[in-house]
Formats: sequence, C-alpha cells, structure tokens
Amino acid sequence: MKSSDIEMANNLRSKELELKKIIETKKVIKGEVLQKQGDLKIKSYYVKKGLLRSYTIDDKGKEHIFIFAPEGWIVSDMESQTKGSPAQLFIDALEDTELEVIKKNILDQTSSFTSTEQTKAHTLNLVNRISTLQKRVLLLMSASAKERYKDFLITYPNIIQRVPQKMVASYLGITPEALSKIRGEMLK
Amino acid sequence: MKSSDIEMANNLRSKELELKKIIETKKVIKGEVLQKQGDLKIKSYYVKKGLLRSYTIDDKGKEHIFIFAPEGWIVSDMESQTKGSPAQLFIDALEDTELEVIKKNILDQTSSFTSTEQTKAHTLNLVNRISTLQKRVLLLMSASAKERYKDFLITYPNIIQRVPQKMVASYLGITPEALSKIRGEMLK
DNA sequence: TGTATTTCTTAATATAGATTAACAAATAAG
DNA sequence: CTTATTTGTTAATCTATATTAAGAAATACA
Repeated sequence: MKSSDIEMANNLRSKELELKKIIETKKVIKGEVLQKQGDLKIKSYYVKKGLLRSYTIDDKGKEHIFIFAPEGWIVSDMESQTKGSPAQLFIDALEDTELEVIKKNILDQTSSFTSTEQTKAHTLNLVNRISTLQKRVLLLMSASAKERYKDFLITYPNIIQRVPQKMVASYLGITPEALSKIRGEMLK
Repeated sequence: MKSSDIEMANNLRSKELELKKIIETKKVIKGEVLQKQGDLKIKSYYVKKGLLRSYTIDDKGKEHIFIFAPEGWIVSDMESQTKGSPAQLFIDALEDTELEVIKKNILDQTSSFTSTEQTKAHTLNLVNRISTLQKRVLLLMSASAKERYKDFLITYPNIIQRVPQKMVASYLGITPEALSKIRGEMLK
C-alpha cells in the first residue's frame, strides 16, 4: 500500500466519521467548560490548537490537575467512559482552543478502523498515555516536590509559560506556596 | 463488554500468537527475577496463575512497587519498551507463577491481529491499564496515606493476604512503619 | 487608565509521614 | 526442633510540605 493510498483511506475514514457525526470540530474560548464532574455523556477531545486541562475537585474543594493537553493531545476521562460511570474529571479550556469532539466510546471506535495504520496509530496513542502515567506514578511515589518540578520543566518546557504557576503546583500535587519556595531556592 | 467476551477475545489472541512463536509459556518459582533495571531486551508477561510485581529502586536504594500482577494481569515496562530505552523496572515473582512471555513489542503486535475481536480485546487491555493509572495518580495527589490504604483494601481485596505488609506500604508510597501506625489507628 | 481581582512571595506555625532505634512476632533455614 | 532472618510494632525525633496570613506584583476589568 502506497502512502497516497493510506492518505486516501484515512481521508475516507475521516469523512465517514464526520458523516456519522462521531467527530465534530468546535472552537471554545478560554475558560469554557467542556465536561463537569458527574456528567453522564462522556466524550473525548482532540486538541488541534490551544490548551485544555482535566482536573478533579476533592472533598475539601481543592483542585488537582490530571493533565494539560496542548496541540496534538487527547483529553478523555477514560476511567469513567469505559466503566460507564459519571465523569470524575472536569475538562476546560486554558486558552482559546480549536478541537475535535469524539463522541464515540473508545472501545467502539476500534471496530470502525479500516487500516492497520489506523489501528497502530490508535495503539501508539494509548501506549504513550500509559508511559506518561507510569512515569508520573513513579515520580509521585519516589521523588521530592523539587525533583518533580525539575522533571516537569524538562518534560513540558512549553507549558510553564502558558499557565499560572498555581496550576503547575496543582499538577505536581503541591501547594502554590510550596512551589514558590522551591523556585526561590532554585534561583540561588 | 462482558467478561465472557473478554475471555473469548483473549483466547483468540492467545492462539494466534502461539502459532507465530511470539509467546512462550513458562513457570517460575517464588523470588525469580524476570527483568532487571537496565535490561535491553524488554518482554511483557501475562500471568496465568500466581503473582508477579514490578518495581523500581531509587537512588537511595529504596524499592517502589509499581504494580502487583495476579492472575489475568499483564506486566510490562511500557515506557522502556516503546521508547526503546533500557528497562526502568524490575519484575519478579512473589509466588510460584505460571506465565506467558510475550516477546514482541506491543506496537508490532498490532499488525498481526486478524480479527476485530482481537483488536478490541487489545484496546480494552490498554484502556483498563490507563484507568487504573488515572485513579492511582489522582489518589497519590489528593488522598492521605490512610485513604489510599482504604482504597487499596477495596480495590485489591485478595492481594493483602498474599504479600508482606511492607510491600503494600511500598505500593502505597509510604514506609512500613507508617502503614503499621495507620493499621493500628484503624483497629480502634 | 485606574481599580478590583487574581496570582505570587515570604514567613510563622502546624502536621503527616520519614527516620531511627529497639524489641516482638513470624517465617525461613539449618 | 532450634536458631537465624525477615517482618511488624511502638515510640521518639526530624523534616518536607501544608496551612494561615499578609503584603507585593501581575492581570483582568470597568
């Protein structure tokens, strides 16, 4: 199969999905909420341009950022979607964002794939997410807040300029005060 | 997806892989090491019977358990495998274990799937792992050690009788002393 | 542009969990 | 069975990070 063929096939699929209203392009402005904790209909979001985040609010009212999703990332509340339970996560826009809304459950999507390339891309996506989460768990268990912050700077070099510092703290699992102190120490 | 569907799908996958000598059945005894940090050839392990674990050892020599894998689970160092980097994780047997060694990289496996069921089962597997990790990250960020321990008891009710307490502590990201104290408090 | 709101910093105090240590209990090994 | 080793408990002390608070800086808003 030549690459032009693949392209054509992908194109067909894309059109097919559009026709079936499985995906839909959308623009949202900064601050717009795409999903709230407790929502029953769970969708996934592919970010074409801009920045989304997903987060929880715990019983004490504190926010915990689960992921930042810049260009090329997918946000989805996979646990809730696959279990069919209400949404655990909030999803909102940190910048004006252009995105694709994927309405279909990830497990059903699989059956509409027509090429090996599609399936492979899909698998790669999932595997990358697992890798990211594996690293995150290990860091949360074994590294200090300062070490996690250093890792964040290297792993997500572009995010730091785009979000308030308190959100970085929320992602790292520490308070804004603690992050401020760490940064102070690191300047010396 | 019902559990019978999963079983069937796993069965199909299993047969196909055997034929191609991608998987190989193996028995290991308690304590046997399947993978060491730094290993270059990375395999995945499907547990048919028994119990494996994967863990890291940090710069201070401290162990951190990443997952327990009882019957039906897959252990793999996905980050290292997909990046082609040396193994991050140790994998060893906590009980005498019967397992399947999967030699092929997960991304290459995809192309050998012949049925939608296989692909679907494969996706389900990955998605379940993401769910587990999503929950783990959120708990590590927002819950106290006692809350995480309570969750562990509910989520993995059978593991607690099969491993020493210090390993549960290592999984939770706390010291054995801290877990002992928490258990003491909970008895009152 | 000026004011209100949010974010960041600094510092004092509080606390969950780490470290250290010593002993008891359980398990493994000879 | 007996002893050695590993695991679990308790308690004292220490430390990283949380909490609270108040002012400074930045950003959003009227």
